[in-house]
Amino acid sequence: MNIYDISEKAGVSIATVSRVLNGSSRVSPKTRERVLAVMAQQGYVPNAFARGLGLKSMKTIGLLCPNASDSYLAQALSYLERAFRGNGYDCLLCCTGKKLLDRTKGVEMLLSKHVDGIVLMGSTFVEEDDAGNNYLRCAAAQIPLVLLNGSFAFDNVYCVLCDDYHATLEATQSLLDSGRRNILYLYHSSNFSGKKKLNGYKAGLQSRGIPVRDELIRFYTEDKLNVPDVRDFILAIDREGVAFDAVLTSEDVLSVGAAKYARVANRSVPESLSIIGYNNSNFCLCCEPELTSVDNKLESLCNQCVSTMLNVLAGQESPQKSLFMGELVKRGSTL
Amino acid sequence: MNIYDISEKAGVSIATVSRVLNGSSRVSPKTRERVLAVMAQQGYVPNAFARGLGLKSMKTIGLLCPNASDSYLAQALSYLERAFRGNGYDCLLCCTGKKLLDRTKGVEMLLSKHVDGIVLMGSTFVEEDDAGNNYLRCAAAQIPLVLLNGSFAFDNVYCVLCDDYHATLEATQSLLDSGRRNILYLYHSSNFSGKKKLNGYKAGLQSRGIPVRDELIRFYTEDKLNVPDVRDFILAIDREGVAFDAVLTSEDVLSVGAAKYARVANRSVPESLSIIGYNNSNFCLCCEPELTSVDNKLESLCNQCVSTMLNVLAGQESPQKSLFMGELVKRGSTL
DNA sequence: TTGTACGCGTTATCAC
DNA sequence: GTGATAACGCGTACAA
Repeated sequence: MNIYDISEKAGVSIATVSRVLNGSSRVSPKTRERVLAVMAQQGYVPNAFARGLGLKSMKTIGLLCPNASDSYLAQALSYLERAFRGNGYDCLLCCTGKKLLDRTKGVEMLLSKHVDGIVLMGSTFVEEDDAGNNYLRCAAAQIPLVLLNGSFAFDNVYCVLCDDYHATLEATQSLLDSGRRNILYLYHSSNFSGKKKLNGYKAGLQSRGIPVRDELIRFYTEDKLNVPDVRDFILAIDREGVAFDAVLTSEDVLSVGAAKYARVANRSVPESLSIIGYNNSNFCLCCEPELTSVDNKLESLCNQCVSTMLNVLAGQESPQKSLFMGELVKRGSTL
Repeated sequence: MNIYDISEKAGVSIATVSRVLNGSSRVSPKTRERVLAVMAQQGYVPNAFARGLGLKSMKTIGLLCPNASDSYLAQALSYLERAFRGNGYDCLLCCTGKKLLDRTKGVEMLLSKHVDGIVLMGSTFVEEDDAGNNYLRCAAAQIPLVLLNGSFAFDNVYCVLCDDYHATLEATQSLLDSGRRNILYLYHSSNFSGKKKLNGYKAGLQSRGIPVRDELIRFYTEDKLNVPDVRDFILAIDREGVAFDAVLTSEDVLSVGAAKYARVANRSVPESLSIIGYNNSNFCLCCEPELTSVDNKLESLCNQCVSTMLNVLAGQESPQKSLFMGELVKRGSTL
């Protein structure tokens, strides 16, 4: 069933069928109805490839994701896909891991499939060494890029992010104001977002006149986040003789590890140890007591990504940068 | 840059360029080299739409998923995407929720985009009322379908699943053999997989001569799995006066809720209450003690889905049904 | 071994 | 309003 068959059965030319199909131009109601009837009867569906060939678009968005099994990114994936689908776009998923070469290949693949735009999920996509970001510039020369939780100033690149700096700053202040003095800061990645959070922690301390101490800032190096390993990691810090009365982390799973540490070390939460996580994920509710965490408004971020992308594709001006505020959700793991 | 430009610059016809591109036919080494050089120099990438139009394929697989933010499905998504990409296929993601109408629309969308095949993730896609499965039969008439954790006997439909029945049966026996007598069975969905598990539970009891008691079989009706709500749900059962010394669940998150219940009800795990979950997910490691759970071999299942699909697309015979064995992973929540 | 010409199914641009 | 017809870029019989 192609457009010729329909045109023949309806006794019109393919041009008319095409017009009916695309709603637009002036077609007489009678003709339109006749054509629609034939299409319905024959169960006609226009060929997406041919359409793509002519329009240079198949209404598809590329979703570049370091790891779809990460609970935070999976949630983002879900929000993005739903919003795009609701606006007539389908999503081509491309999980690349974190290596630059793989990310570059992923982008090339999406470009070769002529997606209309790409959403890059997470702050891992922007390299510290700016020469490594040429793959982004190349891509942006062809189609719009939207970065979720990433920052990269370039034409045709749009950034949507949460103010991790202030969110972490406030979380730190909240701990200090509840009487804590030795806040262990645990983080897992030193990308753009990771740096913002770390700086927020430091600024929070300084805002209350508390000195920043390197031995309280710890980088969890393992690539995979595993709760028991995190627990042991913190236990080791404890055994070094480093004293801390609070743990602030860049990610909820790290905080779950902290909660496990507390149990093993026989420290009560929050009396002897306060814990604050980041992302406000399901994991917060699994702990006893439940974890205080920073909600970084993922759903709003994702919706903004989608509307920004749609705007750009529609040729309208859009903000190069959209910044949301995080919010500290207090639960049982803090005083 | 299209094939004509390349052919002109290389001083050959487009047919020759096409041959070089597709590796196949006999082209003289000299010509091949010349063409390749021009292509490399011009950074030529063949147009995927035009290619799709001719080949009736863009090497794309549709992934139909009720919910990408579910940790189990997110993990599956990750495995599937990786394996397909490794074999030259990209994945079009379509999250549909659980409603039949939306699932049907999702399948239609994927068909309209001419994906080469569809993987249906989870057992929600097969309707109890068989008339509701016509959308599957229609789809299978066009392209191969692979069901992950689902069962549906039809031509061009392939099923890959874990033997949930036996896994649950063994989990039940394991609880009984450790001295438990009153096993609360908690489940969340009554689809194909859900029924198999429930039957496994019943068979496990019967195999040890223990009567099946309806008051110990509870369906958690809330659509969203929320740990505190599950905790309260179990607490309510307790307060009804129903006594149980073990909880077996169809899903880890339900077991996390059980662990929370135990804490609130002041019951020690595993001394006073044994808990076994299902899926062996990250959530098991978040609890204290860690949860015993059934590993249903998700990675193997996903790899089998992919290889089955690739086989079918290559025109080779493939098993209509691939069955894997689950495995009970014992941790601190059982004796 | 290489080249010509047509088909793939649409959309868009003209004429009428 | 409607109908021819030219792109769109590639694959592939068929011819040379």
